[in-house]
Amino acid sequence: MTASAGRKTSRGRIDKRQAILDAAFDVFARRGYAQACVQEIAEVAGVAKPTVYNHLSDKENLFRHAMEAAADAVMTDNLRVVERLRTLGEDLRPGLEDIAHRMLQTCCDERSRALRRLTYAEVAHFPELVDVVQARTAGRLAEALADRLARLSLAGRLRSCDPVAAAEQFLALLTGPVEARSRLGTRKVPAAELRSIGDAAVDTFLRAYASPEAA
Amino acid sequence: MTASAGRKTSRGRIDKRQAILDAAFDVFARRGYAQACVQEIAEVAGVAKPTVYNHLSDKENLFRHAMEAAADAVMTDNLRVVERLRTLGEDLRPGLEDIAHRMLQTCCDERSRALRRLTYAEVAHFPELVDVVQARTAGRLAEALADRLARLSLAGRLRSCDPVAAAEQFLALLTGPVEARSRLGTRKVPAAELRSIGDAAVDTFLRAYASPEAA
Amino acid sequence: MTASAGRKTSRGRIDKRQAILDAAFDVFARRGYAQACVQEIAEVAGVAKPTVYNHLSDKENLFRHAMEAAADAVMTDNLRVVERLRTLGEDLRPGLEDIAHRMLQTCCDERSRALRRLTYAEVAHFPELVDVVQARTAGRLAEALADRLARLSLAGRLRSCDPVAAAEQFLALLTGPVEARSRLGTRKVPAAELRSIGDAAVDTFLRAYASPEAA
Amino acid sequence: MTASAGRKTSRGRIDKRQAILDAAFDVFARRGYAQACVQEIAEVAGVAKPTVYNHLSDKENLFRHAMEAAADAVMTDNLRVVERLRTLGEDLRPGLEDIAHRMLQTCCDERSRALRRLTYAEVAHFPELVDVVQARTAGRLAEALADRLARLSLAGRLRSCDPVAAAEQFLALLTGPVEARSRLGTRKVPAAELRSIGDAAVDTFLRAYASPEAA
DNA sequence: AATGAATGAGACTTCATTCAT
DNA sequence: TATGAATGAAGTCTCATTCAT
Repeated sequence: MTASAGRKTSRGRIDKRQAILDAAFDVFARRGYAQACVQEIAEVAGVAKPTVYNHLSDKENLFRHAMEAAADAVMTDNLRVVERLRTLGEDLRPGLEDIAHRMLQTCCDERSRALRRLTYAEVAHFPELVDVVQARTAGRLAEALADRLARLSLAGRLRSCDPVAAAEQFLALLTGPVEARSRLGTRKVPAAELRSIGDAAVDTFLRAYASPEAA
Repeated sequence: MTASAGRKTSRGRIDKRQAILDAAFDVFARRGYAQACVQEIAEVAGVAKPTVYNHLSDKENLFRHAMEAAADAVMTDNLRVVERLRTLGEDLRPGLEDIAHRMLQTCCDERSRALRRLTYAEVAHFPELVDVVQARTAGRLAEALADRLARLSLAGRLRSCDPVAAAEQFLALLTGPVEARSRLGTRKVPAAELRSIGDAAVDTFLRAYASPEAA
Repeated sequence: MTASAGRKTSRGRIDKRQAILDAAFDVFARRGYAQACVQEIAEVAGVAKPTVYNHLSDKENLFRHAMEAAADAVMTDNLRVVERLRTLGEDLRPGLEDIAHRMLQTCCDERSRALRRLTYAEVAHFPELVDVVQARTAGRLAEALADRLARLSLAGRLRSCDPVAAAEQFLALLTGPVEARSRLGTRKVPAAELRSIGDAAVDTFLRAYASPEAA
Repeated sequence: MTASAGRKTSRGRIDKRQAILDAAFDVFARRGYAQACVQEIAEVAGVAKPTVYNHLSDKENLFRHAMEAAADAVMTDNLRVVERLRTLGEDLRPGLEDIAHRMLQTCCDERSRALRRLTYAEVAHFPELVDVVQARTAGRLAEALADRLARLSLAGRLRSCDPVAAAEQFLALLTGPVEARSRLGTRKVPAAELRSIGDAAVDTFLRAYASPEAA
């Protein structure tokens, strides 16, 4: 549809920029900010080094934009999952388990992990990135989740509680154990174990937050 | 007892090595692995650059040893806190809240955060560090905690449960929200907020794990 | 035809590479491989240090290419001399003396000596250079000489002999004494002495190899 | 006889000095002057680095003394061979062939080659070494040889000639071809080939220098 | 006399960035 | 606009040499 190859229109420029950002995130993710060299990014993007500088003034800028673009992509994935909360049925548990499972999967995928890792790693050098990334990923997710939990609480399906704190805890129960078990992503966690972590999180969450009459 | 400063005995050697490791961790923490330069580490340690290389063959080795030393120090802090679990009184809640509070403090201190940050940041370049650090810090903590929870469960003060999973969740409920609120450590979390996160974690934990009759 | 100085065409690239190789040989010759520093080579070549690395990946590579280029240059000089063998007249002696003299001159010139010296010095570190250099200089010369001697032998102007061995000996008679007298090139050998060495070599050679009837 | 081990007499000091010089020549021979590091020399000698500096003030001095010691050792070998010239029998050829053969062997041994190589390599940095080494090795040999040739000439067994030039040529005929064939010592020359080079040298030498009536 | 430890100087190499085409 | 070529700055590491014991 969008034939970008070979065309010398303004679209070609956009494509090239995107290729650079993708390549940059790829290389930054593999090497870290300082060890990544612009040369390699240019090679992966299939352009010459000065072209990188033409599009994104310098390495810091390149990093920031690549991170933002990656954060956008991750956000999209995350929101797709949270949408499912709307369809929760009479029995909360199976629905939450389904969502927990899907969340764990998006949280564990390579790009998502790389994004967290780089943000964390460069917290000192790019402190503003923490906010930018957080706002689009974990934070955005927590917000959406809190919204739903508030509704559920109002509907009497969860006990009365602070939905923001509840959402935070739900996410913590999901991601905390996975980080530990996967050794920060260096070990592949078997699907069954992932599933059981999700179920355990939901179990604890429901024990703590289900409204008494729903029990 | 024996003041080490200025003495030129065989102890001087050890002091110098330790000074280098301390300086290294300090500089790595501030700049990150790649941006840290051995020159600065030497300056902070108060020795000449080649002295660093005499003691620790190269930058990678220096990093590894500095990280291990820091992990040991953090472990010591952590274990001191976990000791308190032994003294839990009749009512679990205040004891757990006390522990939660102290844990959050050690988890939030600069060294502890830097250790996590560096481990995370260099996961690709030093994958074995993840295990080493984990084993001495979060992992060690989770183990000790699991031990105590198992006792409590056997004593009928917690419901029957997998103590390892329970410990994992307890820690996740503590650290997850703090990471989010502190923006990975870039914001100072007010003491009151920290306290309330700890209390909320204990509350959720007890709702989920307290033995029915204890309620 | 086209003077290269100052031009910034694609020819400029070639010029710069050549300038680097020339400078490199110059500096290596003066200092030896290890004592030569790339910095100085760059300065002599009139370029920045990284430019040296852009053209020739590292110091070893730079050395190898500089040596090969110098070997080529020396070879050209040598072959020009050997050409003269074709014009040997009825009486061998004066022709050979002329050639001997010219050979000694090319063998004694600074570049030729430096090439031998460096090859010899770095025999352990760059063993393959021995073959490369030999093939283009002394070996090539010996071959060409052997060819001519074979012709002369067939023509009955030299006694029947192994032309390769004869060529080797002719060259040895020339270069051996010069090396000794010049103290490996540290003393300037007076022209007269050089001449007499050449004449003596030719004399010995002819006494040993002239065909009886030619005497 | 001379029990040096363990004794702390003045002899122990001499032994240690000699061990350092030997180690130094060994390491210099393997690595070249600049690439050799005092550390390694100390290790090979089995002493600590400052001990090296105690005995031989600095690296240059160490090099000079190591070279001189090696030159002495080589000279001893060489003179042993030349002694044989005194016993030349009625027929010169077999005696000279024997001597030629022995000379080639001592010229080709590892130490002798290393000495030449290092002298040549460092001609620029240590020009006085050329004279020192030459005087004790090739030069000394040539002198001794010239002495004998003079006697043989006077005795009518060689034609009247300049014995110094004749000696020089004899040595050149021996060593020149060997250097070429062995590729400066990188290839092992088969014993048979070595023998034939020696014989050829003698043949050429006798053709050129034997007195007419001796033919 | 011998050595463990320390250091000042300097080398190779890499990289972000800019010209000039 | 895109790029081949060039460079200033900086970083890791090695080494000859010296103290203090």
